Amino acid sequence: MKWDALEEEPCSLARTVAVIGDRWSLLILRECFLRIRRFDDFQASLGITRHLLADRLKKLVRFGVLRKIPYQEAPKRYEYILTQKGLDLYPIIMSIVHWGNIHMVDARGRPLLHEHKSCGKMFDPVMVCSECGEPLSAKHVHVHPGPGARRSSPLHASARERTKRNAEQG
Amino acid sequence: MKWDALEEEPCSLARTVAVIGDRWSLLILRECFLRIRRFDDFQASLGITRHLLADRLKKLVRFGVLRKIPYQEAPKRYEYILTQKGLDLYPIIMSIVHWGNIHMVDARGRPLLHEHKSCGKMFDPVMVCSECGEPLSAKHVHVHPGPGARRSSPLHASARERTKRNAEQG
DNA sequence: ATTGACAGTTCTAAAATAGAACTTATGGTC
DNA sequence: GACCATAAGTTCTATTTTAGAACTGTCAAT
Repeated sequence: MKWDALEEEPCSLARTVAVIGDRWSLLILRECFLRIRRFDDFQASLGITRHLLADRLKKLVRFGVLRKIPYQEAPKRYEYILTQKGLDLYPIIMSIVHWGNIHMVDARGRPLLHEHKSCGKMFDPVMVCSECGEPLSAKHVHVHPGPGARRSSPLHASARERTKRNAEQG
Repeated sequence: MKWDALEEEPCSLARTVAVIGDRWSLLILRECFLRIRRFDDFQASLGITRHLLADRLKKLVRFGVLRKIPYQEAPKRYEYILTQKGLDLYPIIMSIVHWGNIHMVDARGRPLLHEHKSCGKMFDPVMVCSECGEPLSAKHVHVHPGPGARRSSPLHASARERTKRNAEQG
């Protein structure tokens, strides 16, 4: 599979993965949410090679997740800030952090705690249903093909059925 | 950076990224949540090479996200099912899908719709504060070092400050 | 004129991935 | 009994990506 192909997939997960589905992009975004904005600061805090950093920043700008804003003339310098599209990645980042907090911390405990300024308390993120407000779990969710589904999509027919069908069709 | 090093980072995001932060792992997990369980089914529905699929499944089993369950003897065959740790990835998967639904769909619309069986409605996932129940946004959250924070962590001091400090220390 | 900050680009070596063929074990068919 | 299919991998070579380090260009301050 070529990675450009991912963007074209009729699957919202695949298309998002095309944008953020590599290790460095997610780490760069972590830094963005921690208010890092400049090339050398990303490089110093992540230890990423300058080559890859330039590449990933370019990709995130191309996808509209980051915007390049000049912060000085002569010599012209830019910083990278999150667009609204980028800020909207916050639930992804937080759910990743939360899973790590629950399943990957060592004996010392969590590296970071999160305070909700609105209510003043330390919190964990909880994913709920937009309609009834109840917490979500996989087994209470049923998927339906939407308007953008492809016919006979791998997402709606099991691979086993498809394999069989393909065999029948020659 | 070696990828094993990510698991050791005092950062819940980095440690989670070590488990699921590559494109194929996320796509494999999508299939798991769509009830795919067997090697050839994963391979057929994703188009991943068998080599990589074997590698990724092994990794996900090693991290306790999937479990290998025998479904027949002679010849011995296994299927891969999500553990509780794996099921707990659901909010990550859903937030990724939701971001794609909002920012990456083409004119045809969403490939998938989600129905909440508990309330019977089509829904979107919403991330809320565990304490007050309000929807979360990055700007209303403040981070604090937790017990597992490293001293002078890159997560709590800006890269700029660290660069300066390192320079001072020689 | 030299040094340092900043934001990259360029280079080679090492690692990961793609793509296809091969292996092992078993059951069913001609 | 030879042949084919199913299933879950493994092995092989070629291509692509990443790591690591050095280099470039612009300007300010010493």
